[in-house]
Amino acid sequence: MKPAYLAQMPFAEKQIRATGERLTQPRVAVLALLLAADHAMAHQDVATAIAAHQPIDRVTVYRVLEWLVEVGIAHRIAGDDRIWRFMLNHAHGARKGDIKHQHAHFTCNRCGQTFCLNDLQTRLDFKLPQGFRPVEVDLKFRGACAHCS
Amino acid sequence: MKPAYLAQMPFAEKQIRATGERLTQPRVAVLALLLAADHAMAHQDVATAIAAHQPIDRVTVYRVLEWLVEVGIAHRIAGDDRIWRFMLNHAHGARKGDIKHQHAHFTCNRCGQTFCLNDLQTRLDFKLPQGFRPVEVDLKFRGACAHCS
DNA sequence: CTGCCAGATGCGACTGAATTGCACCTGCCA
DNA sequence: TGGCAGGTGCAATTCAGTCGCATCTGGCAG
Repeated sequence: MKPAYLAQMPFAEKQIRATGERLTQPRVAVLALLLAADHAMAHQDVATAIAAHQPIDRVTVYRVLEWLVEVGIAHRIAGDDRIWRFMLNHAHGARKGDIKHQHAHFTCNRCGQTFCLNDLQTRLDFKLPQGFRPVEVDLKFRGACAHCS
Repeated sequence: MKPAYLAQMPFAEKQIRATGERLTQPRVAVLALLLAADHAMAHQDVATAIAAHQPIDRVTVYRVLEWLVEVGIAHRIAGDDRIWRFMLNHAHGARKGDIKHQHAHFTCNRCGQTFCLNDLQTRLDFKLPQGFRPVEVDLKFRGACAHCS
């Protein structure tokens, strides 16, 4: 059976070319995989999924993921299990250097998957103690996801 | 020079007795230290601070911290550096089994310390996608803290 | 089309937080 | 005060993530 992410390869290629950086096999594979995912993926998920189809080094996966974050294609999420998970940024969002950036994630206590809530309608009303100046806000929900509830 | 946390020992003892569990040296020391702290402490901060005054094993510190979380005295915060930090719960708050629990933390990008914003006046207005049922909400700010700004 | 080389990859060794197994010790109750 | 459940100390282990370095390659210059 062919992994679903292979279909995303052309799109991945295009997006990598758009950055003006080098187009390499590992980068295409990792990005294609993320494009096909509907939830955040840990480094190992990525490595395993790709390794099933083509040989790839653990360290390269780390570096590609880091690179994707650097060029603004993806972002990393700190999980409760102290593992980084990665997810693509939404098209509209989050250029590097944004003064105020807001994330919202949902981690399912049942299946353990983490989802990005990009289209979340949130209004935060908060008053921080004197002197605290926030630059970034993360909102994290835990509970039961749509598939598990 | 005497560490400031020693003054907290009697209070720590009292609080531990209140749990009905065993009163031991390591537990008193760790809890006293957290009582004296105004910010979240990593395992190593705790171990180092106590070791300066009395011998204590790293692993014991891990276990005591975990125990404090278990009995509801403290809670753990996942840092961006994949290190757990620990902080006492506020008196009013957060018994185990609460249906809805909300945390708010502030991590300073300059000094790296994490503070608990217990008295944060927040109003969250959010609409999650169909089927997502949150049980817990974490709010995490990054920026400059009161001491660094 | 070809050679070049900055930058990317692969591999092995390493780091450091956290966990586990096990022997020994100690609160605390009978 | 004796016993023992539960806590502590120590050594070894796990595992995500990082580093150094040799090799390879995408893509530009010539």
